[in-house]
Amino acid sequence: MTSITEQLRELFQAALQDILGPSGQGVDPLLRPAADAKFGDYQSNVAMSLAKKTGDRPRDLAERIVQSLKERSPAILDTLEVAGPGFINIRLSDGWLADSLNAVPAIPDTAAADRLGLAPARDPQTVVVDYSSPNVAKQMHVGHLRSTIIGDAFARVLEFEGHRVIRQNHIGDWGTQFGMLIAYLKQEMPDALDPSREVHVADLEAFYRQANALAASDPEFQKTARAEVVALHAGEPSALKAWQFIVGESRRHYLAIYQKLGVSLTEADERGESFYNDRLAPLVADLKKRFAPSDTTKNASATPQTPRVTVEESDGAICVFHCNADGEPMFTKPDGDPLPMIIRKSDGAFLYATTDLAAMQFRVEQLGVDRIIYVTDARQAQHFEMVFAAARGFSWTHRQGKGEVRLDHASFGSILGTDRRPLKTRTGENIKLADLLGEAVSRAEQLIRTNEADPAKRRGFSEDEIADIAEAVGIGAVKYADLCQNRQSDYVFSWDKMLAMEGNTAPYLMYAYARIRSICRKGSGMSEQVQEDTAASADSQAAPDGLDTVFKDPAERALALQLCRFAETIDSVAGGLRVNMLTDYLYDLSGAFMKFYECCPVLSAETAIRKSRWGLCDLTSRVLRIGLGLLGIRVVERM
RNA sequence: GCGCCCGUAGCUCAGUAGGAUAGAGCAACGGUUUCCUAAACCGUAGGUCGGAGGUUCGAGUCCUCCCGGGCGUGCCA
Repeated sequence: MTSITEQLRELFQAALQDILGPSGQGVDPLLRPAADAKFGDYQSNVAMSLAKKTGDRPRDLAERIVQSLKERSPAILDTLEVAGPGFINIRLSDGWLADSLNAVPAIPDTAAADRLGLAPARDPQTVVVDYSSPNVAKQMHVGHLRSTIIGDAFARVLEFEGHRVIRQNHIGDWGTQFGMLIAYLKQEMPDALDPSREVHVADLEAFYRQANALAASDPEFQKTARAEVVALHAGEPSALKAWQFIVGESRRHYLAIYQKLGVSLTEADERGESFYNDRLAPLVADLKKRFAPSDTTKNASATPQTPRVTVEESDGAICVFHCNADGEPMFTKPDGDPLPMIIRKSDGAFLYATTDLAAMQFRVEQLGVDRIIYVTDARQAQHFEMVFAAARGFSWTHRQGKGEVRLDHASFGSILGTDRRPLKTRTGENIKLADLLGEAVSRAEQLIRTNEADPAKRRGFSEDEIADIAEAVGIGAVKYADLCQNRQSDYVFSWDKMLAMEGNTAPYLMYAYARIRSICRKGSGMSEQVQEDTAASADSQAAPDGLDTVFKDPAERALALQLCRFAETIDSVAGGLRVNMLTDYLYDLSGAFMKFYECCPVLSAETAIRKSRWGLCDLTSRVLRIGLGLLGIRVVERM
């Protein structure tokens, strides 16, 4: 399968160069799916925008483009029409559509089949996706959900495209709060560190609260806590051991959540704040030396857009100040003064900005990345603007002959309750992810049991099947509800909506999949007969894999077209980090399938038609399974 | 105050570098099971895209102002 828009783009670009000569090079043909199916399959809006520049009449220009395209008579095109003010309406040829489907590798060819025959990215990149980032000694809560789900989908999609993806789980495993926790554990419950005693993250969380309370009332304890921080920094064995215990417990907790959630992060992807600890002091010292205020123009790779940065002490803190090319501060305080990014506090401690810089330097220099994607909530937008501006100002992102390292902050909105306030428990606490996922699964289970109790709907699932389906549906529903939103907007969390069978939800798509699979199963009983029939007829006509698509009903062609759009959808998702384009695609695909399902009987059709329709069913189910898989959502064969 | 984001049907949301009559789902109303999973499908109705100007062949989308909401705004992450 190859991207339709990509192929059309090449054709149009060749035509544009025919007409315009060299100036036609690099002109975007402005290809879109047709606004309305009655216009065709795709449209190009290039004539109208181009005519403005060249002074031609848009329709004349469109006609010349059409003429040039027709002279090439490519297999992909059926008809071309100029319409309205200068739209070029494109209808793809049935033969090309059928051939495209026939060329998709069949299931036995596993590696290629799992990619549906998509070509890997022409320019594979090394991409860090930084996501999830739970805090050690705390349970994961709803605040970690979006980063974890969205980041995982990015990682899967980019990997699918053929990029080298390095997942980075930047866990919060370092900081002054551990001094308190270590001191508390040692002092109040030394046996907690005994390996034979069962201590879970929930306990650590409680200890931490108690430690906080103790610190507030007991100056002596504060001192001990600070001493533990120093001891930990120095690598003192008992402090280090306590810290490792805490991190280990936390790791067990978050890995269990990932397992439940179906997230692809592993222990190997963990690169927490502690990893960068030793790099912070040298980094700050080096930056302070190299970007002292008197020395601001030494960035040899600077372009007019490159921020100019200085690193200097201010009120005892070491700060990065950013200016644009005009010397204006890029960030300002309420009073209009420049707002710096502090990288070392006046007490000598480092901050998350310092760690983020150290991590970026590591990724650029050690991991050799082409792109870094930070998946965090929108409230950190200014923080990342500052970090990115600093990195560019330091010239870290500039590479000789390889272009800039691309930095993306893939921000997202908050999860809101139905009251439109950030989602909390009734008592105002963050909802634990373990509880939320448990509720999702048990709600899904209830739905299944309700159906099983109804003789008309009963499928006769075993207890194991019910558990498996409930898990897939419940978790899938939570993930899909998140991914189908436009990332940047806040979204309202609603169990009823995400678990609904109607509309753009995981259960709906999973149900569509199960229905199609049911046909496939029934059809496979006939496949031997089909093969015999095929062999008996003119077998040279059949595609090598046995699929030979024919379009008898418009619904078959519409389904085929939608299937072929999978490739361009993946490109859009990866390019713009917009996963909701994939959910929309899958929902539209289900819609196209349902229209087909209603008017095109599969199993009762005559042999050639049955074979073709069976192939459409098979391919649709595969696209659904693989598409949902890219979102981290598992399908079930029956539900 | 300044910066960023948002305001689209009663509700929840799409709307891909400005393109043809603004799309879904829910809720409402009406229809479809001798037929491959009805947890389904089809249809009807519902909108001055927060308001006002502007840019142009063409604006939900770009610019300016205003109204309403969210977030951020020097030693938390």
